[in-house]
Amino acid sequence: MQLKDFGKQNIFMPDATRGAVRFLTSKQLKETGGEALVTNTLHLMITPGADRIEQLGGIKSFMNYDGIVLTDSGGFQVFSLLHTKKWEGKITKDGATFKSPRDGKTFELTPEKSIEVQMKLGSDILVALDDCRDADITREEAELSVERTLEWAARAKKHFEKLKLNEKGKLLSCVVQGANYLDLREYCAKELSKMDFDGYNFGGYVIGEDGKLVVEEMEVVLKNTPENKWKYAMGVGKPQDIIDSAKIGYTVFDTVLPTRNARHGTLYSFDQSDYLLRVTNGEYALDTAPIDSTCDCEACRNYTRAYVHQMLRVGEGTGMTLATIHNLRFYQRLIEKLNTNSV
RNA sequence: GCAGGGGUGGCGGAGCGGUCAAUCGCGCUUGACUGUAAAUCAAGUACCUUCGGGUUACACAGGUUCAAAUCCUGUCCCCUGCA
Repeated sequence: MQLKDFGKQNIFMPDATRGAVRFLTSKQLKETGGEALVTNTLHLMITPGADRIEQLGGIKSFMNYDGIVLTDSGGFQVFSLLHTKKWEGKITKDGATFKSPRDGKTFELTPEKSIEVQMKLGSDILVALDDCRDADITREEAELSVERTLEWAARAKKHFEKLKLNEKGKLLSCVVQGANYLDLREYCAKELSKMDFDGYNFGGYVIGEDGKLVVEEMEVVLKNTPENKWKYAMGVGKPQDIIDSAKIGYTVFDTVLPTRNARHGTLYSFDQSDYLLRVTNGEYALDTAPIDSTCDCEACRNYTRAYVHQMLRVGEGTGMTLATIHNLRFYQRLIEKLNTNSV
C-alpha cells in the first residue's frame, strides 16, 4: 500500500510500542497480514532515545520492518501515567515534564519536541501531541483539554511543516478531544479541520462508563472533519467495536487487545459466537481442534488448542508467540471481511 | 536398637491453649484487559446454607481443660545422627 492510500480502506495496526510487537519477530508480524504498525514516541524517547534510533537508520531499519509506521505522540502516555499520578511529573500549557522511572532522568515533551522525536524515529505518519483525558472529566477540564489540544496541534503542524522541507512522504494527523461533551467534540473537530491535517484521530477514552463505545461522540467528529481525510479510532477495540466504528465511517484502528489478550489467554475465534475463546480454561486441555477452524495462521495450521493451552499455562514464550500470531491474524481477517463486506 | 526431630487443606509451608475453616506461596476455577508501566490484575477454592449462620476438620485412638491443630498418654508412619 502506498502512503497516500492510507486509510482509504479499513486498516488495523498492531501496537509495537517499544519497537516490537511483543513475542513476535517482524517476519512473524508481517505474516499476520497487516501493512502498518504503531510505535510510541514517549517510550522510545526514554529508551533508547530518538538520536540512537536515528543513528541506527530509523525505526524501520532498526526493527527490520518495511511496512508503514505510525508513531503515537505520547499524549496518551501523559494521560495514563501523569494524570493518574503513576509517574512523577506535571502538565503545563507547553506540554509535559516528567521523570523517567528507569533512572530518574527528566524529560520534556512539547508539541515541537514530539514532532522532532517522531521525525528522528523515521515515522511515516506522525501524530500531533494532544491533551488526552478520561471520559468522565468535568466540563472545565474538557474545555482546557480541547484548548490545549488545539494550541498544541497548531504548534505541531507549524513545526512539522518546517522540518518536512527536508523530509518527503510524511503525513501528520491530529487528535480530536472533548471527552463526552458533544459541542466540545464538534468545536475541536472544526478548529482542527481548519488547520488541514492529513488525518483526524478520535482521541480520549473511547469506552464510556457503561463499557460501550462512545458512538455519539465519534459521529460528531466524523461530521465535522474533512470527508476525504482518514478517521482513526485510536485504541479501538474489541472486534464488535471495530465493526461498529467501521460502519459509521472510521477506517483506521489500533488496539493492544489482540496482543495483550493473547498473552493473557484470551484468544479470538470466529468459531465462537462472541469471538472469545479463553484457551487457558480447563475445557481446552484435551481439545485437539485448532483455535479457529477457519483460520490460516501458523498457530491454527500447526497446533491444537490443547498445545497453546498448555504452553500459556506454563508461561512458555512459544505459547505467547502462537497466541499473538493468531489474535493478530484474527484482527486482520476481520478487517479483510470488513473490506469485502462479508462480516 | 539408642538419641533427636517431625506428621496441618491438591502440594509446599506457617501457626504451637481461645481472636483458626486455619497467614502465605504454588496449583486449580472463573473473570477483566480498548492511542501497552500489563507473560498483568481481580475474585473464588472443606461441606451445607433461607447468607444470619451451621456441620465435620490439623496422622489415628483416648485424655486434661470452660476452651486443643496447639498440652498429656498410647498406636502407626517418616526423617537425621550413633551403633
